[in-house]
Amino acid sequence: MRAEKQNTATRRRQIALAAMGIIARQGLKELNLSAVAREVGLVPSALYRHFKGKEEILQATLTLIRELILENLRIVTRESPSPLEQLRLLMRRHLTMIQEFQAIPRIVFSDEISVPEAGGKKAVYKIIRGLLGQVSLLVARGQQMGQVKPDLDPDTVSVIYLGFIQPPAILWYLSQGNFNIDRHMKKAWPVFEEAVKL
Amino acid sequence: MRAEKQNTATRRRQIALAAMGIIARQGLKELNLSAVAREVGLVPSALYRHFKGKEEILQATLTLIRELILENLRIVTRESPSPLEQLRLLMRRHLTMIQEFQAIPRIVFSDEISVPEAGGKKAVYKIIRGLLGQVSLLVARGQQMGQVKPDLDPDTVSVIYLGFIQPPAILWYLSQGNFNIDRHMKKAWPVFEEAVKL
DNA sequence: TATTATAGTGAATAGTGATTCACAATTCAC
DNA sequence: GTGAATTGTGAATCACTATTCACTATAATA
Repeated sequence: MRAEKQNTATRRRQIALAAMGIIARQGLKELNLSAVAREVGLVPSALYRHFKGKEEILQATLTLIRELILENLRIVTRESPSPLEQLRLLMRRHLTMIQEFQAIPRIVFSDEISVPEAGGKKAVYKIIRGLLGQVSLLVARGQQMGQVKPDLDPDTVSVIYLGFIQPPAILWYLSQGNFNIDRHMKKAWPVFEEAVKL
Repeated sequence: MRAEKQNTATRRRQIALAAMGIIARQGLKELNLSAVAREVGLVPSALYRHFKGKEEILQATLTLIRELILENLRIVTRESPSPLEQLRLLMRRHLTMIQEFQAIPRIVFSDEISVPEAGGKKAVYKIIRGLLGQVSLLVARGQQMGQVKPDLDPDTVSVIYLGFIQPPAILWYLSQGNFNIDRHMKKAWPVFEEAVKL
């Protein structure tokens, strides 16, 4: 039977989400257009009505990820006025996001998106740089407010901060959910605070 | 012309190394048996004399990586008697290793090796767990020697330690060598020491 | 309502790449 | 040196998958 007609905007979103789901569940290698189309309830050739090709679909998932990250940033700055607290909240949000979208680490570290021209590896780098930049700003603000040691370099701290998020996420995903992120963070976060708090 | 006959042991090593080289230079997607065979100076079908198939070649690269990591551990315990110093040396070794074998992050995060049965994801997890276990031991030893804060949980510290290594490595590789690891580490390492040193 | 742009379909194409196999050369054991 | 085991070769196969295209149904618009 024939799929109900939908406008390109919603289809694009559906397709990108379907791709992320498949990557999360089966991995990038198993990501083929048939599977994506099936998940959306379309026929492979229909995807070409909405995307130029597979490559562009991958790009779309990247865009989705960037939006999720930016969304997280916006939310935490609204939830608390304290930079340090914002960082803690952001950490929590990131970890739940990665647990929900297991596709993220796979996409970030894949080389399938590494087309030199349009971006690929560079695009991923830009996203992470953007996140690091925002964290830097939070750290600097923390210094202005007397919460954070003034002798620390905000950029360095931002990378260290990333280091408190990444390994737990990766261990969790490699262990297929066995690594206990919450328990780890309960012990690890105080170490971070201790290291940066004035 | 015909390639000189070599025994399987050396061929296996050559093939695994060739695979790693290609992954480092072109990525996992570009890793096909023709390319591997060409690099070794063989014909694709010849690879089947030494490996059961592509999957097994990937596994072999994993084994190679594990050996490199264990080698690093052995060396640093020989180079210094101080656990904290050993950790610093190990960090340096790891970063240079990753710079030399860019294939490592790609292999570790790929899903091509994720065969539920023989290991795959589990195999990678085991390697990292092994590394973390060793680091834990170093931390515990540091506590016994009065170098490290006794209230810290060694396992937690080992994950934090990993967090000081991973992000720089990843940023370096995503930025195609632009991110300055040494400069970052010069600032970041004191933060780690400060956090764990008694 | 008639026309047109938009979205969906199924079949065909075409390239790629892993794997198999019968055969040839080389090395090893005896 | 002779036969067996090992390693290398090239052609053939086989599956998979991205992409194209002519055609059809549906929604939008005038």
